[in-house]
Amino acid sequence: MIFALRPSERSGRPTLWIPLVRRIREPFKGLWALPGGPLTHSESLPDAASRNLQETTGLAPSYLEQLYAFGGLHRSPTQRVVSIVYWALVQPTEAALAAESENVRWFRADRLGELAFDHNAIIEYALWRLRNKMAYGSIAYHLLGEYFTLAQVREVYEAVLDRELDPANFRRQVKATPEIEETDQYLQGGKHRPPRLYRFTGRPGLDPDNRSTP
Amino acid sequence: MIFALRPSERSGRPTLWIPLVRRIREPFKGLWALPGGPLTHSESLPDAASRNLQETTGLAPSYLEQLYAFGGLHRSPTQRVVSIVYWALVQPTEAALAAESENVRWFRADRLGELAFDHNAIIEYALWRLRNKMAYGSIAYHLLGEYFTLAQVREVYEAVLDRELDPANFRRQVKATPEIEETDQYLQGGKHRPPRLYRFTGRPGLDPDNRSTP
DNA sequence: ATTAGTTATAGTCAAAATGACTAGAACTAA
DNA sequence: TTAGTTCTAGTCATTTTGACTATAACTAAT
Repeated sequence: MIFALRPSERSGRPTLWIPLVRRIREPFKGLWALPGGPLTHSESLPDAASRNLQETTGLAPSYLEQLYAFGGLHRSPTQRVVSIVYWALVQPTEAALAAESENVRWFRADRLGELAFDHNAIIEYALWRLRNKMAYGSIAYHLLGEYFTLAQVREVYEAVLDRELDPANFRRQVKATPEIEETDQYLQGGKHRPPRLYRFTGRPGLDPDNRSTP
Repeated sequence: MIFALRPSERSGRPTLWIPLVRRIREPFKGLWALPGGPLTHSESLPDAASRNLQETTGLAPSYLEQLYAFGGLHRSPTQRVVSIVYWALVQPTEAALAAESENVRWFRADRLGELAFDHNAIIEYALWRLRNKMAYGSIAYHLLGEYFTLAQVREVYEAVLDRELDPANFRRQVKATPEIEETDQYLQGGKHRPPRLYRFTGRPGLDPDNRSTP
């Protein structure tokens, strides 16, 4: 389950996109589905998630966290399947060079059709978690590059939370978080006053996962 | 992973307790461990968690939520094990009639020795999640019975967060949450002014799990 | 060169939430 | 009757939040 920012087709503003893969076998042959694959005996859960992500889409996550273990009895019509789902955020530079093909394509997170298995529900839950985490923790920065303007951060929040935020108040809040560091660089090339660039100095999170894999 | 409130041995105030089972085989024979067991083909994840809980301790959870899937390579010295851990809250009435025995015993959550496998780390994470959930959501009530006083709620918070809270301010906050309903009953039998009884009217949570199992 | 247009940024002010505290109400036990 | 205890309502200063105003700094058009 991968999230990335891409400019909207119409407005050009950043919106949330998700890469999906086409099912080439039954069940649900032809439908779009989340990328995934089996867990081997010699890899940890996050390693397996990263590997599957890499193999199917060529993407490398800047943030990876366990979402949930789905184990309902009828998730697949043919057999019992338990899926330990991870969700990842990737930076725009990464997302841009992701390999799209006949069977791998990006979709807007809010405009998905019917997917295979229970993947619609999984994505819904992942979106809920993403919004939740953004409201509290400092996670939005993993969707951006190393340097960013405060307006870009605000656009991320606006895209994910789907509502407009007051620029002045938002900037006040972000500047109050200690993990945001002011640089002395400015983003040039706009059609107006150049905004200052900032960077994020915090570390990902407090998952049990996020301890070095020995 | 089960949490329940029991009166502290010394102060008599409610504290967090956890039931553990003794390992009767290798590996870690003789050490205490979290209750658990295999997942069968015909039960969902929460059903399996409930069943294992019932079989090992005789407890029925008033709240059950998925904690995390642990899948490190070296969790067990003998084989690769992936554990999808659930955590439960049980009410004091339930907890009182739990079957203690030679191989099942309650421990204070903050005074555990060395446990089998990675169970110390799992419990640490569960405690972190419990504290987190309590700070935001309305979960403390599942550790109490149907009727409770505001002082009892405060004691739960104090036990879990491990710090004292101002009674007056705490009461103001709790009374502001819409899920708390005032009854016209009072708790009699204390040595002082009898406190009013309240009840919790909210529903558990927003887990993907918490949808009816068909 | 000047002006209009746009975004960046700082600051003000009222409303709401929080933390520390006071005081009376309502019971039990001596 | 009084002392001791907790319950409960309320005050007040501080902090946080939301709505808003105003100036700064740039580009593009005239």
